[in-house]
Amino acid sequence: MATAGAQRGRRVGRPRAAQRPDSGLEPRAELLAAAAELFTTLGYGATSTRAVAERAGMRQASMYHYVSGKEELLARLLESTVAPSLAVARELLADTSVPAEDRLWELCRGDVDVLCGGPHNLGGLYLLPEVRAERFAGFHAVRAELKDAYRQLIAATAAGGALAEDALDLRTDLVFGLIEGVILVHRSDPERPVSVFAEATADAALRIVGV
Amino acid sequence: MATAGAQRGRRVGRPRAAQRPDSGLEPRAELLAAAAELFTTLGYGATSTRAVAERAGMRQASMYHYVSGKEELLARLLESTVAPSLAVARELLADTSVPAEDRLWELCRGDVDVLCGGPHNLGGLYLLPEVRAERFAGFHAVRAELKDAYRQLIAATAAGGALAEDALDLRTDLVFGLIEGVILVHRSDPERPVSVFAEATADAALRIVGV
DNA sequence: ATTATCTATAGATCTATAGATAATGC
DNA sequence: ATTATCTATAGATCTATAGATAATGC
Repeated sequence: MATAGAQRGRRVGRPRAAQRPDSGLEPRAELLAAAAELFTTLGYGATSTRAVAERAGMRQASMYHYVSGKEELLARLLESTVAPSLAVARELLADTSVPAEDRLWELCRGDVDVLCGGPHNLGGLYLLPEVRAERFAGFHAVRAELKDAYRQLIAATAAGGALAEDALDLRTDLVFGLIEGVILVHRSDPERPVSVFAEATADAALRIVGV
Repeated sequence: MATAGAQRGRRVGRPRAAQRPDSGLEPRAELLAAAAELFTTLGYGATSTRAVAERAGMRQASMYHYVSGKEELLARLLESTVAPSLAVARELLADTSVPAEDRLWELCRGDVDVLCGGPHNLGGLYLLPEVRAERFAGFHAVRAELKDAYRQLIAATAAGGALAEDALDLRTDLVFGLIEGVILVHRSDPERPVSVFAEATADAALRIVGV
């Protein structure tokens, strides 16, 4: 009945040198949370494996019991940020019973909500320059699929249907830029409720498209 | 009559070990250009002093003849990106003979134009997580002044004048987010003429404000 | 016996400095 | 003499591995 780690002080293996207040997370999840915080605040290149491990309550070498290195941490975090948005996007694309304008609004709102709503500013991870490296090509493919969902929904609106290809690309870039930028700006005023911010961003996106 | 460096092969000092095609820039400017390219593409933490120096055509140690280290390079680059925008912002704030809507449009257009227009995506430097560190406080103060100029111009528009304080903050964040995000998105499609992109962004910003 | 952790460390960086060197300038 | 560069390197990292250790499980 007991989940792993739920019962304190009864775990297999050598005890940790420095106990941390129990976050309730399993070690791997705690490493990911630590990496998320450090990557978004310090940057990827500036974060050492030691810093990640110690924030997760273990010594630097112990990290390698759970992950192959820093790169894996970043790759997993990137996946975890884009996966929920993409799932929403696919549903919205399929649901043609709802007007495209409403579906676009919902995609924007949900995207901002998820990406600003987490404990750390995970949305900011997209924007790390290091992420452009070849080895994250898998993530970029998924990201491109999300962007294409935006494009399709914009094209399906009344205002978007009239646009030529390159004008549609431009609108898509503006909306996508708004979403990404707003996620960045959010960190400068994290007091404001995310839901308010997300809805205001979705409104703004529709105004950009021309609804 | 001759500017420094203009006459090839006649410079004082030990010759370089590896000549590079003459960019026409002086060594310090070439270091800054190299740093701009590497910081924006690889990230700050992931860029070594060796990489910067060698891209600028000199050995790693020679860099220290011109700058005190990586931090100074980043600080100078940040200043160079925000200074022109801020100069424009101050002029526009003072020029009350022009409608606020037009001045806001021009500020947005100019900002995107300058930040996407350079040889590298200097605008992306704002967004490096490392820049949030304490030591760049001076840059953040200037950046905050620019953001306040946006806020004042938005407040001066017909639509903005009716807003309560927190609603005005929200609009400002949306517009500022759009500008920053759009600069990021630009790098994914650098073929499009910057002027077209800058004007479309300014249009979008006004639609967000509600003109 | 298995597991999760630890300590220790090799090898690869990276930064910043010391001191040598090869030009021009006087 | 002055200058811009070089080579060399000390000292401080950082990553990833090897092997020891201290729990539980059987």
